[in-house]
Amino acid sequence: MTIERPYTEALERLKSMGLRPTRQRMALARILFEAGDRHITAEQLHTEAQTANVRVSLATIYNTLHQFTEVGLLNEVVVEPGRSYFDTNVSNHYHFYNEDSGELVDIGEASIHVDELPEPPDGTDVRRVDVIIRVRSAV
Amino acid sequence: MTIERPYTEALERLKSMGLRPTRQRMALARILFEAGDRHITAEQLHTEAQTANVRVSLATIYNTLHQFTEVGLLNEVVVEPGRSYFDTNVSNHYHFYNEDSGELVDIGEASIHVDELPEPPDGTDVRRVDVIIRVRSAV
DNA sequence: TCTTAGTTTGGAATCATTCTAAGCTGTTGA
DNA sequence: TCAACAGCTTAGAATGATTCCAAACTAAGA
Repeated sequence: MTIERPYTEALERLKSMGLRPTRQRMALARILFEAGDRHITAEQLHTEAQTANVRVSLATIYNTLHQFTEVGLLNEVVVEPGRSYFDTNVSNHYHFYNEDSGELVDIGEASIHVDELPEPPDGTDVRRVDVIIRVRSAV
Repeated sequence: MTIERPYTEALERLKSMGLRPTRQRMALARILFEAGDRHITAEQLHTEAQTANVRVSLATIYNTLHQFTEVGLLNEVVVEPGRSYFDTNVSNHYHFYNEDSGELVDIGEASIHVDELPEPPDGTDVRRVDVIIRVRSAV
């Protein structure tokens, strides 16, 4: 199972996609996948890396996040213009987004049903279905 | 019905929200609501305004789009970091987004079902449910 | 008409992200 | 083991959308 050894799994996945397991990518994979499911921004990851004494440039953070997303290790969740999260949970699931706090919370696939998906426009294939339930702190 | 006179309706709505019907807001409302349902970016609206010989600054375009969104005349659809559309169709509906072309297409409420919405986190109210089906041009 | 609170504006500022060109490093094959 | 090169990383500049700012303008009521 993927869940058992997410970090080792990540390395395997990198290699099989022809991505070299460099010091930076290994360190970032460790930060991203060793703590279970999480939602993180590029800026946050950069800060965490520095805290962990891993020297990585912001450019590399962005490169890595996008490469990981391409090979299916991460999911990008866009919630606001100029604010996107990377989700280490790549299973089929949805999100609550709190517009006041910026907090993003997973919704298990089981607790929501999206039925009768319409046919995509001609000449296109469905890549993903995003469901974001936008909430605000109650008054 | 709203649909019959969207422009007049918009003016009424503005007034009732305490927003003055200024030259700029009226002109932008006309551009936005007289052509039926549409998806438009700030930049596009600015260009259209200029083409129509309406002198409006970009700052005002942004102010106006956000004010209109707040009073419920527009819906903001965030599809990519740094790219958001404003939708003049504020009825309950969803979207196809073509990641290759940037095209956004409406999906009528009738042709998709989102059931069994889970309870929102404590202390929050649901504001909106966004469903974006991301597609790519088939190979 | 006068007053003033609400609006608009150009331009500067901001912010996340991407680009660039140069230097570094895994990996492969001899 | 090591040379050679494709792939990586990097600092800093560039970009692009959006927001901010302080000054000038204007709608609306007295």
